[in-house]
Amino acid sequence: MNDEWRTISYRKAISALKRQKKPITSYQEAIKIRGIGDRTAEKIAEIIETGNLRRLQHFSEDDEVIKKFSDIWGVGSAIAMKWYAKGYRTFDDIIQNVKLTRVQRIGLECFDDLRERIPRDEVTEISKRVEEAACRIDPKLLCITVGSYIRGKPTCGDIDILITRNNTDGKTSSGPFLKLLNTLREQGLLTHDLTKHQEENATSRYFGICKLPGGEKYRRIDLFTVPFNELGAALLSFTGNDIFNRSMRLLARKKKMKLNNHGLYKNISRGRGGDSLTEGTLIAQRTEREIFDALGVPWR
DNA sequence: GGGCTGTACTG
DNA sequence: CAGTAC
DNA sequence: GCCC
DNA sequence: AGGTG
DNA sequence: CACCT
Repeated sequence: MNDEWRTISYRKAISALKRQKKPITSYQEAIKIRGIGDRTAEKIAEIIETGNLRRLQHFSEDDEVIKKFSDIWGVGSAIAMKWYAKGYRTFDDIIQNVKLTRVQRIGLECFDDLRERIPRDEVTEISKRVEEAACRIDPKLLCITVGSYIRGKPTCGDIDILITRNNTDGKTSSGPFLKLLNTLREQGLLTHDLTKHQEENATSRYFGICKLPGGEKYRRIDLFTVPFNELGAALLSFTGNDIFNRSMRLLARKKKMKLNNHGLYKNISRGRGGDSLTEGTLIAQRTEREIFDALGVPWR
């Protein structure tokens, strides 16, 4: 089933609903909202009037199985459906019959913990530990916890920490980055690596799992090292949420520009598939404000 | 009808 | 490359 | 799915 | 991963 | 094996 875009559309609708200040009480109110069309407004109306949605009753256990499989980190829709097609229905079936990848084994091992959201205070605590370790390696390292945390959410799905360093003295954060990871591993804060840090080619993004000493749950953590000049673009990108990012990037695209986590580029020409044919010219990356201005978007 | 963000990592 | 994830 |  | 030389 | 997709 090719429900990819429908899924994205629903997520957009949910996001739009959450942004509403007042509860929606009718079809008419719902359909006025950008991102909610006739089909979704009808479903909203049914929920308002009857308290539930009949179509949900038709959800089969098959759908539940596929959904649960794809909740494993490292398992997406393609693999979930493949497993289902082979007749597997439970985690036990999977463990018995499938040769799991390294990250899938970890995802399964930590499955229950990773489904839980993280209380804001715990994100603060974990961030503090990362920051202290970073500071001991190089006092000029700057750590910023981004993602839903920086958006002020009371709970977070994971912990995203951006690491940079004022490079006016010629040094960046990419060297200390690997050292930081090792320190955090030695401390026992980082418990599992989801990205494999191949010795030589240092990557700029680390995905892993951590646990506070004496903590109860495994938590997903992402660390990024970012060139100081790109900080604005990185903040914009890693602060999200994803729907906001997509709208900004789409706006850039309409203006023959391109926005990514490194910066904003102009004079982009694109092919049929939407892929850039031109490198374009970098016009903003250092601050978020710069990028908003260059895009013609009012700052906050 | 046809598009719908852009990038990095894994195997 | 397809798949996954951010 | 929604929107142009 | 699978395919190539 | 290194390299491509």
